[in-house]
Amino acid sequence: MKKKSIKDIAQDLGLSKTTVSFVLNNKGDEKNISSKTQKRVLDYIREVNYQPNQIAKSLKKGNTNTIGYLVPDISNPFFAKIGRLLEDHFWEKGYHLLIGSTDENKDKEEQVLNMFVNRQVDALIVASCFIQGDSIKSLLAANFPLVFFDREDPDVEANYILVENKISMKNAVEKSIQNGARKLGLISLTPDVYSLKNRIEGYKMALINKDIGFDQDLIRIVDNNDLKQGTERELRKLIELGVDTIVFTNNQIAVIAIWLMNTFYKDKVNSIKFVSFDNVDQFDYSLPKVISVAQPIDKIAKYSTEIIEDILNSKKSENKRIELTPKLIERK
Amino acid sequence: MKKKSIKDIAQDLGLSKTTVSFVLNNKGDEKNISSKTQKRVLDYIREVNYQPNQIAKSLKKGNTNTIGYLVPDISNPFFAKIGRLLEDHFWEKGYHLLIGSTDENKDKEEQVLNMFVNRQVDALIVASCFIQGDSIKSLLAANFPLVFFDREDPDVEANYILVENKISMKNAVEKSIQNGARKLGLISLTPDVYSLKNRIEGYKMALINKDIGFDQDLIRIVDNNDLKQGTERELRKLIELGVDTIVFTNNQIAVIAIWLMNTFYKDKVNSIKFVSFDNVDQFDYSLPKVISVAQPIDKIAKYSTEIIEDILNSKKSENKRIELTPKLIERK
DNA sequence: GTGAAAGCGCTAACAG
DNA sequence: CTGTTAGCGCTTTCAC
Repeated sequence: MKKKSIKDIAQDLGLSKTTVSFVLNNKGDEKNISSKTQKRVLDYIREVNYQPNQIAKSLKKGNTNTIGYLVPDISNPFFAKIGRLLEDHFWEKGYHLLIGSTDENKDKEEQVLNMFVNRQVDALIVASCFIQGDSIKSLLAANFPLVFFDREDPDVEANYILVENKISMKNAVEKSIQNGARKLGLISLTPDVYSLKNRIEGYKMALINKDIGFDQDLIRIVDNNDLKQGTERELRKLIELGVDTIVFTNNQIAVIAIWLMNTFYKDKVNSIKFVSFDNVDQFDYSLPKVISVAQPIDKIAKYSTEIIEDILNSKKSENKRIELTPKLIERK
Repeated sequence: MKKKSIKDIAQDLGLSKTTVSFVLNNKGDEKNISSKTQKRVLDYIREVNYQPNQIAKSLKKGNTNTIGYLVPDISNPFFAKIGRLLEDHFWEKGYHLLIGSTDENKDKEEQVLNMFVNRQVDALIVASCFIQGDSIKSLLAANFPLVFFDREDPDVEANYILVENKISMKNAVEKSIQNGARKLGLISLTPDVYSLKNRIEGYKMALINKDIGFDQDLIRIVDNNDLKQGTERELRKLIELGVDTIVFTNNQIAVIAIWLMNTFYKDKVNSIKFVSFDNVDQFDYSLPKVISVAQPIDKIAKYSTEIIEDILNSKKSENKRIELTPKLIERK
């Protein structure tokens, strides 16, 4: 049994496509379709299990009820959880999520964005590695519904959902100093994103503030394409240099480092402390102990949804920049 | 500057839509379009940054290059990681992932499936909670490209990517008995899915096999809607009953239990051992020690992709049932 | 109350 | 070598 279209329904029932379409879109009353006809249509579509072709509808109406969700890696718990919350929020409103991971690769990001545009997504929620990219520029120029989160480029006017990177990192590091830290190293992904830059700034501020002073040699950078080995190398380096605390600018590296510590430096898991931006469940019961900065995932999702919906509903579009306060989590 | 369509391009260049379309689809040579014309078109589309409307194309061609990925929860690392691998595999082939989470809810599952069908996805990859559902039945009846993973219903003929649930659980439990376990409890989600049933079977088999015998009272079930509290309650119960080992049928509950142990039963994290189906990174360095059954995530993704591609390319469709062998991971 | 017809942007058979 | 045209399934204006 082939799939029925509106045309088929109309023919089978001896009606016109128009009438059927009106009924299907709950415009029966408004258009004065007799309730008898309406019932006939409704009963029939149930009987044959009619499924409207969303593609045709999209082509006609010019919207797809689809939101593109662009992130470095959908399997990173931070992005996965936000994705799930977005999915839930948008589900209510009839929007669905198309996903794309970029691995922080600018070319891939361009391609994914193009793909989203070609597919006529209605809006984009983006943790971009390259906000200055061509695609993004033209989207912004065209006033396309778009919100960035987790990443910022101060040179680019847009909607941003961010957290207070600098101050929270500063607080976290100061807390660890209060707890006794004296020689603090840092490991970060290449900070070509402002969030990471600011987190590193926060670390420096804390050290200066607490009269420890920072040593450029204790700031170690790991390349994105070399995560595992890079982290291993830099971790070893810091341990050799005799740090008592290691600060991480995001969960990814911290998680790898915890694994490394438990695998290769078992003797040091109690003497070395960690500080990490982002929070993951396992910090609660793993060693080394970690002071973490938990981003308010639910709020990030909530505000993203709200901004997008506002734009979609009313076309108003002064850009918003929302900066959320993360939660400092200390573990005994 | 409004978005250009093929029609605009054709007009601007004084050509017909056909010619432009042919060039755009690399059929220029095949259709004997002069290389001069081809170059004109190519140059022009670059200049105006033409983006083809994928929706229109989809409507015409009847395929959307979209794959629906239906899982209980996209933020569960198991499903997130597989999702990421699928995304990568399909990216190469020009397919993209539309996601839907069901929370193991039958109604939600039906709705998501309908959504996927309305949107004309070309294929589905599904970890379903209810393979006997109406939507799935009619998809299967219509020979829709579809592969199930992680879940099975032996009464339903279809493509399945599974793992050896029973035997691997048996092996894992026997291993823990070899290591000294004598009183083993089990906590599971409601086993209305065959995989879970089989995992529980494997647990029973091991106990019988090793002359321990199983006690129905040590098998505790947690409802999906009550994960946290349910797990807490059942964990407490088992501890009261004096088990030395707790077996979990999936990662979700095991992860919660690890957290609970470290929070409320710190004194017991060394005396009690865990066995868990699924593997997550944190098992490597958390207490209690866990013997885990690691599903071959990469193979699950690979075979899913292959089956789908085979169907999409050649329309052949004898159903496949692939049963993969998980890896037993023991931790000292 | 209901229907005819145009058109969303694209493809592809067919015509020249 | 290039253009005309029909049509994918749907919405919606206008007409009866």
